[in-house]
Amino acid sequence: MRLTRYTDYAMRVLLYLGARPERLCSIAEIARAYDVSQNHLMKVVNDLVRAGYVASVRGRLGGIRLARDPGLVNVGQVVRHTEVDFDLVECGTCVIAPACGLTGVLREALEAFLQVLDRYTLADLLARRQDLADLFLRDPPRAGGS
Amino acid sequence: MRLTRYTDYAMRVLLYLGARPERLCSIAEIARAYDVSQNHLMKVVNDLVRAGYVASVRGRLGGIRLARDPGLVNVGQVVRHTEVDFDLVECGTCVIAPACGLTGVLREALEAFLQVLDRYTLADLLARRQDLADLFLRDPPRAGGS
DNA sequence: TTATACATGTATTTTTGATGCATGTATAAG
DNA sequence: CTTATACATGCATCAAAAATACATGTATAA
Repeated sequence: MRLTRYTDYAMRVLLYLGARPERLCSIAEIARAYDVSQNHLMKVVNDLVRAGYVASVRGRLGGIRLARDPGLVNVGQVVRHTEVDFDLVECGTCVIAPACGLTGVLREALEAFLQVLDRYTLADLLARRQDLADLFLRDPPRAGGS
Repeated sequence: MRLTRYTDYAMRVLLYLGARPERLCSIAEIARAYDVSQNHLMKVVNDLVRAGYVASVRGRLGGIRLARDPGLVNVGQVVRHTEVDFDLVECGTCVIAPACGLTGVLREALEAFLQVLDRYTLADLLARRQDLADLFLRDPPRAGGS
């Protein structure tokens, strides 16, 4: 069970921009940072622009930035937007559909999955990241320390 | 986001066998019923046999049947067994791992997904199926009826 | 006017899951 | 004891979908 890289990249772009709120970032820069296809990332970003998550500035010295406060970017919403295919199994050809009890259970499970994501915003993710970074940086480990 | 057909087929085999508890079924028969690759299904079934969900009888007049009561076959357990890859995103190459807040949230969401499946057994699915079948068969629709 | 950065449609490539093929093993019927 | 049938298993091939590359267009600041 996997999400597409498309969704993965979308989240990474938002995280990247969320961590650099005071300036424009170029798509080329982000593609370089994550070592991914610039062309692909361009499409992901454009999708986020159309959806209103990211603002873009064309032309020389242009770039992209978050279009909303990270606290207003819901993770569930983003994933629902970027991940198109949520059909966990292929019921179209199955002979026991629609009388199959599995589909309902899977639908319920998927809903639970997305509801967890609905509880978080980009701001939460950025905060978690900071928490972890603090953990690593605050108190440098030394021999015998715990 | 999708499960593999491998998992899909595994569940279908269990449902098929659960609906026919009194006899042996051949893999060829089930493959025909669902119109899927017999070779692939053979591997899925063998996996279920090794895992103890299905009992197989070799040789002429052989076949397969459930090895446990449907009430003891947990859906979450089966899916965890058949679905190998639960890495929702590819963190291996990502530069912000392990300080990325996304992984924890995704892990939590996945856990919620599986916990829903953990609440159901094969018996539940078969009962649901019966409920629906009843709905369709009990009271044949007639013109103008509601 | 030019360099740069986003926008967008169309190939092509890669990945990975699904399928096909070949061969082996076990068992009931005759 | 031979044969037909059904499960067991490894390897090769195919197909679908996602990722990537390529080509071209549009906007804007220097």
